[in-house]
Amino acid sequence: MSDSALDLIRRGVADIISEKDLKERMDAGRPMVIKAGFDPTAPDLHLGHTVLLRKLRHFQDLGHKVIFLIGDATGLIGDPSGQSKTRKVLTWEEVRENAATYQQQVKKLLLMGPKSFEVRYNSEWVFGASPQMRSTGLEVFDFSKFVELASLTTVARIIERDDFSKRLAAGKPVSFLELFYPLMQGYDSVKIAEQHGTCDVELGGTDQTFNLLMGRELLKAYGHQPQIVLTLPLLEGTDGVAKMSKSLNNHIGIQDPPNEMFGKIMSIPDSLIVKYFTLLTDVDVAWIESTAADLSNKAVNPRDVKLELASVIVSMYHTSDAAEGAKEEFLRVFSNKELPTDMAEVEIKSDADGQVNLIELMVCVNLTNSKGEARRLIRQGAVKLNGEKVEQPQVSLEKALGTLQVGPRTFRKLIEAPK
RNA sequence: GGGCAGGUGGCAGAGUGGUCAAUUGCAACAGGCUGUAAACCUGUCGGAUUAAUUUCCUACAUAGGUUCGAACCCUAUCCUGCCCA
Repeated sequence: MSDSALDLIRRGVADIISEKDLKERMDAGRPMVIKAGFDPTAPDLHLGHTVLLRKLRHFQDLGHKVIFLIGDATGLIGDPSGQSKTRKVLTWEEVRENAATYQQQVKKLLLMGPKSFEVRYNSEWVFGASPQMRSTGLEVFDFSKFVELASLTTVARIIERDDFSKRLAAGKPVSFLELFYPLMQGYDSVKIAEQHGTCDVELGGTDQTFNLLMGRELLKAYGHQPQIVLTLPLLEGTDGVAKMSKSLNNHIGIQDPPNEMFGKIMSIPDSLIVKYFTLLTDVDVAWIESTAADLSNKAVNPRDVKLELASVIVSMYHTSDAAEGAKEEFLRVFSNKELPTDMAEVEIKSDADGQVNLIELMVCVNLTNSKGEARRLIRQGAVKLNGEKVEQPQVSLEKALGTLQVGPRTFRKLIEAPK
């Protein structure tokens, strides 16, 4: 196997345990089985997810097969731990539906042919959950399996994991299911090895290291070759601090429209530019390195590098034309403070006095969540009508027609409703 | 099974009968400065309502109770942590 293949795999990874193993298996020349686990919840894929997905794609490009493992067993039970108490218990049908949504989105990143891709659900071997599995009565994770698995490790080993020990030290709850979770995840690797003959590599974020290593140990314990563990850095979101996630609202969705995606990428802190290039694009490593040097020497304007980054990424999920358009639009609206070319239109009509109430209008078209918020925004000077700050919520219809701006980046075109 | 301490707004965490829509920090939002970066400064941050921080409603685990009045007191229930067994 050429070094370039190994270089491709190595790009952007946090750790490989062990690289020597990996090289040997790659050199053996047979297609490897690559495992990666995913939540069964409804996905809305963002760039954070793509770090892992892109790495899977690298393996696919080298001829290996990805097992896309949906960890729905806990979703079907409902996780009793404190944090996710409110999480709703999924049905098998919902799980299937979410998986289909996954595939729809993942198509943009992964090869979907049967030689390169296969979806599995761990509920298959944990519960015999699928109707098919139930009817064949194939296997259920019964008590004897639990005993076997639970005897393979010790409490001390499990709670040495960083986030468990921290939570225990802080007096926070850790549910038994959570403790058992690493074993279940490792057991998934065992089942994959049983069904596919081997489980060569498992990928995950660095926060998954412990679980992934457990899989390595369990494979050994069950008489299989241990999996290679490959971890990827966690990608910070647009705030530059926290891991990208939808609930923190710092995410950039791969389904975001071009302009929005472009703008969000421009809003990341400068410190993330190089990381984004490395983990999210195929841009040549040598170029990234020299640009990184230019950035630290202040030889280039970070904004220009970011424009390039945004263009590259938008091109990946849309088209290069769309990226070019988004860039022009960005420069027009935010650098030159001009109006966007394309604004959502809102039809308005006046009340009996020929007036339009902007507060009601904003709430009505979901620009704000409440009238109080709308009032506040007006008071703070965040609302502009045709470039003029709005002082009074009551405006005559003629004055209201035109461009309504709320905050720095929300525009609406107000037009008169047909009578 | 026994004892103790707790459950407060997105999070952390004050408050322990009226002056509490609830100190403060973080997050978020807006304005200023900018490169829709960071940092910084200012303001906002449950809902409705008002000329007004005006009035009203909802909220401090859940359900009842005491009281003119409860996040705060009592009872029951659920949940969490610690110690003992």
